[in-house]
Amino acid sequence: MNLTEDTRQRLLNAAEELIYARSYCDVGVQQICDHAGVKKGSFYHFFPSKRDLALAALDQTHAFVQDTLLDKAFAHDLPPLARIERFFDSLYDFHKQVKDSTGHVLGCPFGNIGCEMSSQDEVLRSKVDNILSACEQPFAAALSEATAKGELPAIDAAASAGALFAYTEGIMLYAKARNDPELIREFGKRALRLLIPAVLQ
Amino acid sequence: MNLTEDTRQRLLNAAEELIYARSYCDVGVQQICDHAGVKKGSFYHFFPSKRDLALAALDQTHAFVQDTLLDKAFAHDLPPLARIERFFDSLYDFHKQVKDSTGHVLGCPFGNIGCEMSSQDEVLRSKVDNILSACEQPFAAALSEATAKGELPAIDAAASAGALFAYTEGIMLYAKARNDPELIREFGKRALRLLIPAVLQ
DNA sequence: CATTGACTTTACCGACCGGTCAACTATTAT
DNA sequence: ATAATAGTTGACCGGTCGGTAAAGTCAATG
Repeated sequence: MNLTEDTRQRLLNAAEELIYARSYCDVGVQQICDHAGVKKGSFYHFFPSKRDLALAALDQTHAFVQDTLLDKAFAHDLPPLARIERFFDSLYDFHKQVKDSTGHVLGCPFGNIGCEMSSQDEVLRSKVDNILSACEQPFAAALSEATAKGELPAIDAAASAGALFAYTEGIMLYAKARNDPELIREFGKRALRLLIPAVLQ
Repeated sequence: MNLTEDTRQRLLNAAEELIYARSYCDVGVQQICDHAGVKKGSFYHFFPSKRDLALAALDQTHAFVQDTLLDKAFAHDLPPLARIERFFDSLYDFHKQVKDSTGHVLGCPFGNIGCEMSSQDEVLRSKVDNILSACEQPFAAALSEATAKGELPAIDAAASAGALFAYTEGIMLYAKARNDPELIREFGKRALRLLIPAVLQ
């Protein structure tokens, strides 16, 4: 069971890395296998299709993001709105590091696949949709807490969290299209503005 | 020169439509040719490569967006901030219609390619980058005018326009991943909130 | 020691990829 | 009328696509 888990895990890691660096349909099964040091026949022992591998890789990436980004940024050692600011700081750090090591801003691993595949594969679309919803939750929780603590007026926390995270996706897309991680820092500072009432009604 | 222009134009239209509905690398040259009723040998008489076709198709889409969306939404028959609201109304109408006719929300034709190709093709990335910058301009102009007319306090119009358009891209990505155009309407209402000072500093 | 079942390996499938090429036809200019 | 040019066509290139099938390896179990 140990070498087996290793083979499966290497495929997962290779898919995660290659698909994030390029795109779902640009990365072939053969390339994933080569990168993982696995023969293609073995690949289909562990995953029934390329799509199933991608689904599993998305889950793995989601777990990674939850652990290393969301849980840390939204830890309760800071007041709620400050956690959101910390999130954007960490998001910038991550993309800055990716840019430094690969030469490219790679954007959001979920948004990328959502953009590329949502109109072609309902299963992948739905997976991305669910992951994005899950990523919204810490924002919604922080906003509810901010209202409870008087940091914010009463707002629709769920809707505001959605807008906030949509904005976050837009920032990552923009940073990727400009290949400039600094945009994440600059635009991140404006995120909290989304929370207060509009100029017009 | 007339049938020639027609062949070239049909290729351009087919590429625009197919790539928007699917993705750059999922659509092959052969499929574009079939859709346009053109033989592949002819394709390479008009375009040196698939990438060059995509670049020309992006220009054509940009011209279309400018004419049918931006110029109309930002016409001067409304006060500046109301133009921005009209932009989101029109953006919703467009994506609602696309959803009704294709069954899918297809997102932003520029953001889609930016997401998919920015890390793989510097020329395509740069083209998308330039188009996004151009799309920001009417926002920046409206914001400057809003400040001049006292609708807004003095703000950094260029930076605010960037944030506003990044938010717009995020909304379209979200709507695509959820396959729900209503998100564009709901989140669009919050766009102007990005313009006023933050709760925290 | 034989059997089982998980895993690996190799060869292969038809289809398609982006792109090339030379032959062919139609149009235009001289 | 002819030569040059623009545009079209279909066959072809090597390579890769996602996926399959069967034989082979190996450790654990009876």
